[in-house]
Amino acid sequence: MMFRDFTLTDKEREALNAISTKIHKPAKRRIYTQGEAGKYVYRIRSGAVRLEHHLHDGRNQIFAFMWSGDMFGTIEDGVYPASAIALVDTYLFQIPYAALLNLIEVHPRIQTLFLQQVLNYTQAARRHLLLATYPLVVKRLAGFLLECSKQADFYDRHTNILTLAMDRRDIADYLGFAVETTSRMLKELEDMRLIKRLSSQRIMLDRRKIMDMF
Amino acid sequence: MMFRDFTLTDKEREALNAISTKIHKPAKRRIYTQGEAGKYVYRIRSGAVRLEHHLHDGRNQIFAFMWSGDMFGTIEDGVYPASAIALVDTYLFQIPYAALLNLIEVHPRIQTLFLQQVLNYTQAARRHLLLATYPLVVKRLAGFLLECSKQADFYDRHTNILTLAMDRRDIADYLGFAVETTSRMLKELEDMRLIKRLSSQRIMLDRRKIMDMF
DNA sequence: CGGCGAGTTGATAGCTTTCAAATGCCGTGG
DNA sequence: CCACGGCATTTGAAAGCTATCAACTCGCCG
Repeated sequence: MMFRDFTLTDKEREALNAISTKIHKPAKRRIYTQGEAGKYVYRIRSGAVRLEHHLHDGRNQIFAFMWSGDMFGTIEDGVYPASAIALVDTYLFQIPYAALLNLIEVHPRIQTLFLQQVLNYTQAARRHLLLATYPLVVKRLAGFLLECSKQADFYDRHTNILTLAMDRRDIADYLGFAVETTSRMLKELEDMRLIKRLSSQRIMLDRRKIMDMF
Repeated sequence: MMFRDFTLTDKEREALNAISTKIHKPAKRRIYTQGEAGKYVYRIRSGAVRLEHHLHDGRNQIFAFMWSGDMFGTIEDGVYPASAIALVDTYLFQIPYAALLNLIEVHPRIQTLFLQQVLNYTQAARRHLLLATYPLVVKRLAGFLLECSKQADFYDRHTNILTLAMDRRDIADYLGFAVETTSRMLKELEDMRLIKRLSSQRIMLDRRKIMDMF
């Protein structure tokens, strides 16, 4: 990445906070809808969000899961190209585009923060595409669990327990297969002793063994 | 997009040209290789390029096709995450990262050009994911042909003739199916009278009918 | 206790891959 | 100019994988 060591100064951070509003969304609450005029960009303070695109044929493609520290809300032709929905209880910064563009005139380095975020997103999108196109769905799911285990808020490195913020349908919509397939492949991974389902949302991972699949 | 009306001033453009080298790559020539230390970013003057990622299991995933005006060569952890290969005879600007980062200090607006390019890429990546995850491969291919027809250099709006810069394998690697499937689905589209194959690289499109699929 | 939604499981149908072989295309060398 | 070789493309048949549809279980909450 071009600007990996970049951080804002206190002054720049203050200026950004001054135009931001702290908002809260409970689980499953919609933040904005695809096609809506885009007025705000968001930064996650805590929680998790999914970005999804509804297609004519009824398919619902999830583009990304966003985590603490991530920004989202880019617009295309003035409107949001995807809907944003809170997966769990989520706290956000809401930043108006109009004020942000003015602020960048004064503090150009704030733009670098956005470039950095967008570059992060392109990396995530690359990994997502790789996952979603693995010929065998069991490999898609295995890779997905590894991705999730990178989120410190949802994975305990000591107990190896992953807490899934999303349900089976979200996973299926992210990886491009049917809901039932999520269950079947979780069972297959469990039979192979790569994971252990403690409850429907809590899964113990054997990251070593899972990585050996790749 | 945030900065759709953005253009450089003459002075900024000159400064950028001053650190750029014009280079040429014949068809099928490699520009850089995945894993290589990333020293340059590129802008296409004319031609076309594919960005591909080679996986352990032998699969070759194509992330994007890049066209005239597009920039590529982003790095992750100092190295290129994908290989870049010219599809046809291609002319490029080669811009050293070191000089570019210095130049941005002097002309901050040049960074906006990159932000704009990266945002363009995220849009393309979104459309790519949608295409590559359609449950029916014939729909993937149909959507792909529509995407290609947006490139004025390769699509004649009057005759409706599309010239494919890539071969069957490239298409398969981009859309996530087997090479043979490319042929079979082209035949299926031809049987449905949505396209007409003039030669292996030249295809007449009925864009109206193809769009009706979606 | 009952009811609802999420998750799981089973059987079959449908689609795509794989493997194999044929055909077409094009540049090279005789 | 033609024959040949190599590569890209196309076609065929069978095997493999996943979606679909239906039924069932589980957990949670009124």
